[in-house]
Amino acid sequence: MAVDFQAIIANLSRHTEFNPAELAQFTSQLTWRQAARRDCLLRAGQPTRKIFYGLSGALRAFYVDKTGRESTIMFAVADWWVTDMYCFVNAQPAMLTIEAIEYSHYLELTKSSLEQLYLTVPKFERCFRILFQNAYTREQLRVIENLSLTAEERYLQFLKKYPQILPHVTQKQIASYLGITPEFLSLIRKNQRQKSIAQK
Amino acid sequence: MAVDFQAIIANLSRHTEFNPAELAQFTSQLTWRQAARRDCLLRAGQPTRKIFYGLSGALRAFYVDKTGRESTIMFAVADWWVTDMYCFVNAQPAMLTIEAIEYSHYLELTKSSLEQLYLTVPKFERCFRILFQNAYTREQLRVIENLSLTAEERYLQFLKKYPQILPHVTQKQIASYLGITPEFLSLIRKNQRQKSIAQK
DNA sequence: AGCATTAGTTAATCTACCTTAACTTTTTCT
DNA sequence: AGAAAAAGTTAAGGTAGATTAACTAATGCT
Repeated sequence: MAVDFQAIIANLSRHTEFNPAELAQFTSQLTWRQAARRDCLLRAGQPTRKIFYGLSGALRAFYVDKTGRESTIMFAVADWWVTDMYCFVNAQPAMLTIEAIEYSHYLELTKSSLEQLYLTVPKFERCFRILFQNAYTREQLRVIENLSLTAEERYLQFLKKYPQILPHVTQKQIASYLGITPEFLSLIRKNQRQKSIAQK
Repeated sequence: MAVDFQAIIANLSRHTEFNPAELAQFTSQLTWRQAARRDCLLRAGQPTRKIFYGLSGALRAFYVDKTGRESTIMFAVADWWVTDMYCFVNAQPAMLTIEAIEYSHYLELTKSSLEQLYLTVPKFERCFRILFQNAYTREQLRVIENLSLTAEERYLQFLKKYPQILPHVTQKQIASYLGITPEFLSLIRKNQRQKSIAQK
């Protein structure tokens, strides 16, 4: 089985230069997997030992509250890393569920492999420092938007920021990312349509 | 001026072991400063070249939207790092303002010093990788809470998670962190008081 | 291909939280 | 210490977004 690591290698190499031996050591730790629609990569309550990298299709990480309501934390299409990072880092049972939205390919890396890589190839520290830095600033922007924008503005931001995600997700899933009901998103879209007609 | 670097050294050493030379190199890049109440460490629109580390007192990072409403992004009491990280990392004019809530001491580190440190002492990559990892997971938890909890539940979480911040901040500032009005927080607190009386 | 499930729409009613405003209490600054 | 500013409280009225429900359209599954 010749797995194509080009995408993940290109992703890492955006931040740090690795030599072939280092890359080989990295890729030797990856497991290539596929998931059918609705397959779970991680289930709330289970140990969080792996981090995932999307190759094709789309994954969704979500939280289910005590009343059963889902909040989508992130979508991961090709070239996105995803896991329940809090529980991964702190070795706790997952709070999030990660599910394939559609038939997907992805790579899997265990926590112990990653920790090994940090120690044997310190450049991975730099690489992941930058990944975490980006992840942090992205979440911080989301907090700002959640605090300061209306649902409609958040929806428009989402369309603008994540056009590559749109073809993979339903409105219901977008609504649960924005923190609103699908019914209300439907209303927002109706209003948008009327505004765009009025423009003409 | 003999500045006390014990606190920041202890903070770094939680994640990585440094030798005295490395620590000296680090501390040589720090500037010790004090700020009076309402002094700005960073002003929206200005270059974001510095990261701050609280020693005493309390700092507040907030966003002001187009209507003039403030959203508090974070508080930084002793031993917290703070800056407008998105703009710091991407070398953009600040979106956030960082202000001293009360008379405070803090340390300042420039972006270029930090980048120099990453290159000359790679252990700092590890150290900041862990700091960013923690910052990311903290923000992600906040996103989950903002999406899935009511204002009252968020308030109770805040009290529980950040008891060390409470003595430094007003209710108005807490409200702007939670994304509600001070009037509504006042109502929540009134309801809480009545519940705690009913308990007896 | 066709049935069952799920997604999306629309509308009426409801509620968590906002706005405004008038007031009291606390804090800050000189 | 005392005036001025800011923080906090209370209450009436308003609005963004939730809930429920009934329906239509699209999609997935055998």
